[in-house]
Amino acid sequence: MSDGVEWGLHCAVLLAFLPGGAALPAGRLAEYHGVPAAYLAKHLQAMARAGVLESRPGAGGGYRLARPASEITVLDVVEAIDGPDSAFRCSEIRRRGPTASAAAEYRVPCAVHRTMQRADDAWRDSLRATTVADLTEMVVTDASDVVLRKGGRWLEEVLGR
Amino acid sequence: MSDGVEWGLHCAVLLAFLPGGAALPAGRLAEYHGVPAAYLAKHLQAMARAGVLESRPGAGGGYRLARPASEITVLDVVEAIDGPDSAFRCSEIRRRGPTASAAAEYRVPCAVHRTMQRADDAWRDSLRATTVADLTEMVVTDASDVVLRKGGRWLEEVLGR
DNA sequence: GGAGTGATACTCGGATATCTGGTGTCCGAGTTTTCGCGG
DNA sequence: CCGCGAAAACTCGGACACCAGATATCCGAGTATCACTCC
Repeated sequence: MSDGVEWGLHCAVLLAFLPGGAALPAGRLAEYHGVPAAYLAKHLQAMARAGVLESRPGAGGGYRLARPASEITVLDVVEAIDGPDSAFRCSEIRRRGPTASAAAEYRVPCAVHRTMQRADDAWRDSLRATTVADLTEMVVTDASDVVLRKGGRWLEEVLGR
Repeated sequence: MSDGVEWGLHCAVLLAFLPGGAALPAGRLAEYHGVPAAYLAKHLQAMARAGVLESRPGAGGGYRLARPASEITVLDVVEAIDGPDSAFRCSEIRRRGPTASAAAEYRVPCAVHRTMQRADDAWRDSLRATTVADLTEMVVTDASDVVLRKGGRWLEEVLGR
C-alpha cells in the first residue's frame, strides 16, 4: 500500500482540528508532517478529486475537509488515494490452459475470487466503521499534553498570520 | 497484491485433488493454468519454504500439499507468497516535523496505525476462515460437468505416465 | 474616506524524471529413475 | 531371473535481467489579496 495513505489520513485529522472554514495549504501540511511538499500535494489533489477535500486557490487558500469529519470515513480517504480497486485482481486463470471451455461454462465467479472478495469486503467494512472524527478523538485521548500543546501552538501561529 | 497469490491458490486447489502422496512438477502446474512455468516455480518455492507445500526433486518428483487440505488456510498461502507483513506500514509520521517530541511521549501506537491494523486483522481473519479443502468443495459445486470432466481427464493422463 | 484598479504574491493542478519492487527468465546442484550388464 | 551400477533424464533451487507503478519534483494557470490611486 502506498505511503500516501498514511499521509492523507494524518492530514485529514489535522484539518479536522481547523476552526470554521479555515484552510491549510499543502506546504504547511507537509511542513507539519515533515514530508516532501510536492509529493504530498499529489495525494491531496487525489483527495480533492474524490470529494474528500475542498481546495481553494490563491492567497489564504489551501485545503479543508469537504464534509464534517464525522461524515468522512477512513475508507473514503484510502480509496481516494489508493483507488477503489480491490487489492486482489482475478485474472480468470481457470479459463486458461488445456481445460479451458466455452465462456458459458463459467457462470459463477471462481471460488478463489469470491474468497478474496469476501476478505476485501471485511477489510473495507472495518475501514468504513471509523471516521476521521473518531480518529481525532483517539488522538486527543492518546496524545500527551506536551504534544497536544505543541500542535495547538503551531496551528495558532500558522492561522494567525 | 501479487498475481502469484492467485496462481498459488489455484495450484493448491489442484494439488488437493491429487490422490495419495502423488506430486505434480511445476511445469505441469504451469501448463494446466496457462502461466509461465519459470515464474510460477518461484512462487511454488516460496510456498515450500513456508511449509505449505512439500517438494520432491528428481524424476517423478514435484510439489504436493504438506498437510491435509483442510489444515491449510487461504491465509497460509497468501502469507507464503506475499509475505507476512501488513499492507499498511506505519512510518511514525507523527514524530516528525515541528511538533516532534521525546520518544517517551508516544507510548501508544498512533490512532491511524491502530485503525489500519484492525482492518488488516479483519482481512486476515476472513482469509483464515477458509481452507483449501473448502475451496475444492466450492469448485466441485460450482464448476460445470464439462470443466470437471476435462480436469479429471487431464489429471489421469498426466499421472498415468 | 471610499471605491476602483492594477500589480503582486500565493495557491492549486497537471506534466515530467527517478527508483524500488514485482515480473519474467535462465542455468547449475541434486535426486530418482531406468536401462544395461553381469552373475 | 535377480542384483548391481552407471548413465541419463528430470526436478527443484537460487542467481540474473526487465518493466510497471510508486516516489519525488518542477513549472505554468488561475485566484484572492493588497497597496495605490483617484474621486
